[in-house]
Amino acid sequence: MDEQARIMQALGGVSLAGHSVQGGMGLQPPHGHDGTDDGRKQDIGDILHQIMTITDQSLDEAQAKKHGLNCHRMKPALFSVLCEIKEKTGLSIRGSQEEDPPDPQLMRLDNMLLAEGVSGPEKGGGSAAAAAAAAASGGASDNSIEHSDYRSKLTQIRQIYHTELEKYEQACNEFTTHVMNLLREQSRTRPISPKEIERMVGIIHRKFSSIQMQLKQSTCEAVMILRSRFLDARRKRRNFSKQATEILNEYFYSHLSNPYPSEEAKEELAKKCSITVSQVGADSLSQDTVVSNWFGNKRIRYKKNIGKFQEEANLYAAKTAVTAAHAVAAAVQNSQTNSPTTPNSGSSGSFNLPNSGDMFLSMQSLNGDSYQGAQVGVNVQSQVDTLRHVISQTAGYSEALGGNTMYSPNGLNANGGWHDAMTPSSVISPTEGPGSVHSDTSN
DNA sequence: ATATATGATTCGGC
DNA sequence: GCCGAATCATATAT
Repeated sequence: MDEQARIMQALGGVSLAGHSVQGGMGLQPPHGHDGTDDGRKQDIGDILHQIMTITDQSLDEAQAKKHGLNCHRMKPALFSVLCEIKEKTGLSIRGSQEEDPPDPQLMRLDNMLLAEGVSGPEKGGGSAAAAAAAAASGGASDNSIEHSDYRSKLTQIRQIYHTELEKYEQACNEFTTHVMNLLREQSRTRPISPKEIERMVGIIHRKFSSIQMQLKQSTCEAVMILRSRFLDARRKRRNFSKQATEILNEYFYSHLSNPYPSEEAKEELAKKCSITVSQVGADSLSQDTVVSNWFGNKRIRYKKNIGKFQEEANLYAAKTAVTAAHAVAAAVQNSQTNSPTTPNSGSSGSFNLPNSGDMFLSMQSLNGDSYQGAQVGVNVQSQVDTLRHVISQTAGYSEALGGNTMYSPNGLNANGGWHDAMTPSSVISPTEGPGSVHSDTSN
């Protein structure tokens, strides 16, 4: 019941005509300025007395009076007169109350609540970003601890919001029916048009919706605070697991000529990584995106400082060489067997490949022999990439005299871009001379 | 405490 | 929409 009292207070402006003081609270105007203190005290005493009288009047008494009035034989006539007067004086008080225009601020709030999954369907899966990402990739990648924490907090907010909203709704309905009943009852003693009732209901609803807006606003605030608290956490970088980087690196170095995984490849990589890691990357990011990020970073960083990645490249090249490229690896073992693994003689970054021409000539012939020429698929290309590393590793230390020919994996041209990998023939075509092979990589 | 590595984001170009 | 480049911000190594 005190709920209603609160509401009444909120509805301050609404005066329920007719219910106003029955006893006629004839407040005497204060005695101007001449009033002494005694006079004022007298006034106050009067007022108090009147108030007491009013409050002393029992409801029954009032009811009885009203009943008496209703039964008065003159009542119908008087009532009709009242109606007439009212009609004349101005029922046209306002037709101007046009349908309330959608408050832009309210709309903004609504949108935000909807976007955050607060006001949406019950099964809102966390933040909009996460939901979108999950919907886009079809993968439920959001299962980090922080994220679930965030979600539980959000759920809490949502629950509070909904219960409050419901409470307000109910209170609004209750109050509306109460007022309508009151007005209906009063319409027996005084003329009240349905329009007036409608108007009253409108006023009530407006008041309540303003209360609702406050609720929405505070909910939004709560969400914002929650967000700002957790967004940082969400943005926090977390390194991938070793296995994940291993897988990604493997792919990268075995596709060095064209390290641009297709959509399917990305998906597969993501799956592979996520199987072992349970999540490829930070929350609320689709796995594809994470893989793409990784490759983007890898490409640019590899290109920026190839030397720095040489060791890694060799490592993965060797790794894939023994696992993936057995057939070719066997063939190349000739060149590998008699050479200890002591790559990069000194120079930090660049691979000194003195006899690079010879090196790749042998490579080419090898390649050509095995696969007959120009129609080499990408998978083969990957093996070639791998082998090149192995070979260059073995050949790298054999007396540096050819200047600083940076070892540039076939795909990477002088301009620093990976050229089209679907035409590897230009690189490994046996019909081409050895010189042309590396003409674009040596600067 | 500093340096480096690394994942993510932003921005301009295509 | 993807890519490269620059940059941010943090994780990790020194």
